[in-house]
Amino acid sequence: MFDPSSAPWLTELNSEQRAAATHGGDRLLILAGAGTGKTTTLCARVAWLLTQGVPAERILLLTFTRRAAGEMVHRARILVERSSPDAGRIFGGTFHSVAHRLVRLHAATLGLETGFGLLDPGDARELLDMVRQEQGRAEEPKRFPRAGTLLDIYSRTVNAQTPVDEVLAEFFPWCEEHGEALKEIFRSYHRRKREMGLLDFDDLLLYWQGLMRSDVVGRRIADGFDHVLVDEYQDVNGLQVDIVRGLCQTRAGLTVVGDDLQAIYGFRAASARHILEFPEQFPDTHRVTLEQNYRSTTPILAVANAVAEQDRGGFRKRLWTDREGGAMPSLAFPRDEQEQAALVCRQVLEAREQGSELRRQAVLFRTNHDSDLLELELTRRRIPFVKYGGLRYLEAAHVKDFMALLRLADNPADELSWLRLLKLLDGVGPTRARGILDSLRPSEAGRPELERWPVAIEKVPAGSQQAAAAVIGALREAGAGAADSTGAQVDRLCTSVTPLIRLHYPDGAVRVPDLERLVLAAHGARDIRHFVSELALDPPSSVSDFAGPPQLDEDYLILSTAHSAKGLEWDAVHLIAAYDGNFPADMSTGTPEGITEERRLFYVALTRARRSLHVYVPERFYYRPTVRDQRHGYGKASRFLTESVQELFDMPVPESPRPDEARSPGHRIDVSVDALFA
DNA sequence: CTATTAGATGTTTTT
DNA sequence: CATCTAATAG
Repeated sequence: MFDPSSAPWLTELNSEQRAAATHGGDRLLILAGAGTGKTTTLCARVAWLLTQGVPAERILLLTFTRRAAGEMVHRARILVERSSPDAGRIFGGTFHSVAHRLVRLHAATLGLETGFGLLDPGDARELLDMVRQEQGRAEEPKRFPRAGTLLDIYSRTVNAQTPVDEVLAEFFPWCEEHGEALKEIFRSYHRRKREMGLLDFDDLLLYWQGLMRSDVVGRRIADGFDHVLVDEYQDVNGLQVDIVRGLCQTRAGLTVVGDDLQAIYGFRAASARHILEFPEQFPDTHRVTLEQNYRSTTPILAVANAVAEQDRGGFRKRLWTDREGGAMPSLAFPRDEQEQAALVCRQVLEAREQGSELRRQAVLFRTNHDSDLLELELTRRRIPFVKYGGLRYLEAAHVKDFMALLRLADNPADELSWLRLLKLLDGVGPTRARGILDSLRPSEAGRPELERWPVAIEKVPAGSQQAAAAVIGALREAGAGAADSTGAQVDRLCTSVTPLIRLHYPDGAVRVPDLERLVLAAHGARDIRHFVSELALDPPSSVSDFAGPPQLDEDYLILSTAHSAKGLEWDAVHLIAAYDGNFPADMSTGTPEGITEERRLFYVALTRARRSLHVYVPERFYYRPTVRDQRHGYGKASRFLTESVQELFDMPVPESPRPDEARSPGHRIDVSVDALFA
């Protein structure tokens, strides 16, 4: 008989971790500070549950990011296989992907078509924009919120489970005057989604909640699990809490893990309130706090703790480590962003000389464009890098075009995709596209049907009819019989649309290889429906992500926003653009809660570092890098870098500019075109 | 009506 | 700089 007390995954834990992993009660709250072995503990708990006789498939593991889900399930599986080789699969994934699976499974019960499609946030924005235009709101003299803002409001309302009036008053006061119009838009938006057989991300959670609330289905789902574990509980929103509550309504045990100091998704209607109030909301909660940090050196933790202490409230935690020593973090004040970029490059390369691979180093920042200049500099110096959450494939117009086609193959009622596709045709703009779409409907209010194409084709300009027919042909073959493989269908669809892409974009030829990459990825998919919805739910987070796993021998620097860096760690962390107004972002400094959240984000960034931490405050930065107008501001250090915090840093004296390839003092080349225009 | 271009405008963070 | 609007040419 297997004796769990001797298992390495238990004996290697410290006493708090072990207490958490082997807690016998039904309600467990693990407050795990940054770097305290949260994942290890959670995986050990899964392994322990298995040794207690809980079948793997009756364990549900919920996370926020696909990356976390993957790592957790993978690590747990390794432990599982070691202790009970024939255990089944743990049920796990992000909230949204689990919702997706369940909602598909119970689509009929929910009054949805089994073939519903998914709207990614980009599509959702487009649809909202469409509705907004239909209601004639776009031309109002008074500034009416844009599509992106509409989606923010809508999403926040749904996720917080709060009436829209309250959401407007609290977070969008400048839109309050349009309250009634907004409600009308949101109602139409919801209706239109249904008509087209589409669900947006928020719907997935909403419908899961609906399932859990039903006496019959909800109970059956809940009965399917003996234990539910939720990671990053500080980032759940009201809707998710409601779902979790539903999952545990009958018998399932519940373990939640999180750190209120790292709650950074308030803008997505998440609130640390849920983890703080967990003990009251779930009676008989046992609480374990993990404070021993295994990640960072003492001087780094000193900075992190000092920043955390600027904030009162929440659960008291103070990270400590027995790893004494380590270099002081550095705080540099480069003259401008250019010098900042040069400095980062130099430090990164130096660290690599010392044996720290590029991939064990990361540059973190508050907003995506903070790394613009650095990216240029890295490219110039041929330092390879990968940016998380950077250029996203799925947002490139031509990729969206192709995705629209794939979605139509699965769901011809998807008007949004029709419009997008039709506008690719030469001579077809918004008006004609709508006309063509209308003639695809059997009746005024009906849904577009592929069979009616012979009628619709007459509205296509003569020059484009042939190209259009090819696309429709491919759609027919993919939709109707679907006897052949997914790969063959996608191939055909791609072939049919390639000429359109080539023609429609001035740089069309360059864009075609992107489509081929997509086709390649689709070959492995079960069917088009799965391929499209998985892709929406889990978009490739970087260019290389999509090209397949990077070569093992490839080395590259990581660039990431602080948000995307959550849960990750690197030997060296470079936090750039840490000036007030940027970090904290000006937009967030309006409310005390906004500032507090920025501080937690700052804390998240600091605590990613294992051995060395470098913070950069450029003294001069450009608001907008335009050629004509070099407006700049003079930056002050982030307000989180208070005097007492700064004392915990080493402050290198700025060097005088060094001549290098880019700068050669005393040697000036004048370029002039005056002679040409004399 | 569509396509193209010039000019204004405005911004976080992401499942 | 990217995205949206307005104006104009085809």
